Amino acid sequence: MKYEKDVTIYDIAKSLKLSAATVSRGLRNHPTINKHTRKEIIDTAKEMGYRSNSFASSLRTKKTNTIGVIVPRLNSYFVASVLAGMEDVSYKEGYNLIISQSLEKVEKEVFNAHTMFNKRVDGLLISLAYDSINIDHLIPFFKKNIPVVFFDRTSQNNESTSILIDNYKAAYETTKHLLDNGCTRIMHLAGNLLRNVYAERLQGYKAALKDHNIIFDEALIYTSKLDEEAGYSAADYILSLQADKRPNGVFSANDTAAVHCMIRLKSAGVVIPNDIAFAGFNNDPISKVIEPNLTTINYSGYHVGEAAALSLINHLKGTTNIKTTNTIVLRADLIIRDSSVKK
Amino acid sequence: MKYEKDVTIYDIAKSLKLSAATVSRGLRNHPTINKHTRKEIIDTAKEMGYRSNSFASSLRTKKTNTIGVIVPRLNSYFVASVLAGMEDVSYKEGYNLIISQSLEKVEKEVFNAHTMFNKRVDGLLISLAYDSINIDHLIPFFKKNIPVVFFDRTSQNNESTSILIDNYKAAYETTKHLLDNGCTRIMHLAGNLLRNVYAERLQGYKAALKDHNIIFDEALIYTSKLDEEAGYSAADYILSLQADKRPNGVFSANDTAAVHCMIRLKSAGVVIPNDIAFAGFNNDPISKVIEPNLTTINYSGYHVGEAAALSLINHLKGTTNIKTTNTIVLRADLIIRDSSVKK
DNA sequence: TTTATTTTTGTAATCGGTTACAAATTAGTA
DNA sequence: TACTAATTTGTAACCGATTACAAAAATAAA
Repeated sequence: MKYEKDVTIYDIAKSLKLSAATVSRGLRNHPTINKHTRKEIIDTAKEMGYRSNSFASSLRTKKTNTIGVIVPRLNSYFVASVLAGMEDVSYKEGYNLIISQSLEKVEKEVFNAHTMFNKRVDGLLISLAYDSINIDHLIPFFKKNIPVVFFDRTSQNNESTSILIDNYKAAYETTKHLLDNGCTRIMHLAGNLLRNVYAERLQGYKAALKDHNIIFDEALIYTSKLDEEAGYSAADYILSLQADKRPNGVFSANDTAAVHCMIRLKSAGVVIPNDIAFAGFNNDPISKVIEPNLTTINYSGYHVGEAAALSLINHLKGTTNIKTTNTIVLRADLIIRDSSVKK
Repeated sequence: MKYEKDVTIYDIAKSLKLSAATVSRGLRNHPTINKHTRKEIIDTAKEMGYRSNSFASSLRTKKTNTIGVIVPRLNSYFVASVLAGMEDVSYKEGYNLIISQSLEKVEKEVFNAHTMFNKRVDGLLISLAYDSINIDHLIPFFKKNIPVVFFDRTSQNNESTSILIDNYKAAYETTKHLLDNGCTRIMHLAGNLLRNVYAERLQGYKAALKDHNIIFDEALIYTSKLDEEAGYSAADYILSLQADKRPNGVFSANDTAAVHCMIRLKSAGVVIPNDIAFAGFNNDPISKVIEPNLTTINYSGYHVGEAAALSLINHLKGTTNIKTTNTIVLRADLIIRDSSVKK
């Protein structure tokens, strides 16, 4: 078991009879280095199998070229797409991602934020856990001027940029679409209203109702975690309602809840969309599998990830200032499928 | 904009009138430190808001407490679950993950492996890209004795551990199940046979046929990328076959292809399972949404991730030796749903 | 040729922990 | 009390790259 010793700039320096400082500069294309010398340095470096020691460098420069990412959970299609977008951008720009999940729990989010802080990430990308009430755990970042970019599940504050879609508008349009298609009693499957995304979707829903002169009915709001189980429970709730109290349309804040609600209702004999029309949110792969296919809001996780990473990196490189760019709103489109068009 | 200077062990040392060495030892529970002194050190560290500088530490110890992960793509449910499992274990053990995706391309996989190597990860977790032919790009790791653990898409070699399921057995059982349910001509939707997982599934399929005295028919093997598009194409292929050449059962190497193939066939009037029975692989969320629900192999990505990370970390901590533990086989179960039970 | 400039390279300190080895302190024993 | 052994703490070098400042070399101007 032979460990070949790592090649350092000193080895290169010795081999070229130069000083380590010159080698260091040469490798980084420092302007004061003679181009001929630089070429020699780079060539020998390659030849000797040199690889830069990022710790030595980070220790000295206090830059890590690492971005921390905290997501609610890794195993969701949307989050996976977001990460894919972030990864693409980051690698191109020479940054690495350290990824962690809060599992929707505040405590883990706090813990992860601490870890990221201690690992001295250059910046942080975060989507808040289901029930994070405040962002006190990010104060150390703000204090040290480490940029933080929120995406999707954001938090209003002046210290950082947020990447999101116009949830209000998307929800408004979706609700309007249901109304235009003959729905008169629309139930809304809502998420935790602490989270901007869910609060805004609810607002958009309410606004659309109001504009169509429909009185908002608290009994038609079903708040949950929006997971499979919640979808089933929502269906049970609907089935438990008296016939005249039942909704004839459902707008769910995500596809998972919508789809599983549909499944349960269908097995109970409810006909979709004629008895109850459905619309979801996210354009998850399952929305194209359920029958009838689910009308939903298409909202590219990949682009969210790209935008978030890009925004952070631009700030790190000094191109833009994070405090002036407060919010970036991405496009989201209503995709109309069979689940919402009554025949 | 005030940057408070970071607290170092020297600051703590000065404040306690001790040497930095003692502080360093105290913080790491070194045995030669007096418990009373240790307590004082830890208390003042907390009080002063000390956070250890991992670069200084890594520079000296040549350990990074970071594990590199390379996956084919981030945006799949299976991969996301694997990462969730890895993340859980790693964080508990004090390791961070650096995650990257090869996007199924060899070149990016090679590039990512280089980056990981340069970032000096303590170990590497990798699932190979769709068409990686060899693992030459991992040679630097082997040479430097940096442990590598393969998961799912593995590669046979003596240098590293592999985490997988018994694909052969799972495929055998699935095929047998279809045969037992009256299928006589079973088509197999295969993936790239360079990848162990797909090659073994094909072998299991073949073996089951043989044991049931059914002659293997090359025309019933449809090799593809197993994505949505491939599912549709497979359906088109089936529909293009003469009635007597059509399969009455399909065993797909993943759920995505199976489900989309089903969708297209259904819209062409094919009745599932009576005309054609279906079985997939992975237990993706869509398998529970498609109608009829898809029979599939349940195979916990989470556990794969856990096992892979644990195996690597145990090796790093010296608990086990990666060269002796060559393969870890995880449980996989056939879940029988309506898509395969003819009535 | 001499002096002033501009280019290019070198010196040495620094970043913050870690650790081999030495020194000092305390405990144990005769 | 004197001396040996065990605990505890300190000294100083080191990990490898970066950079302020100094010095040397090359070029231009007088």
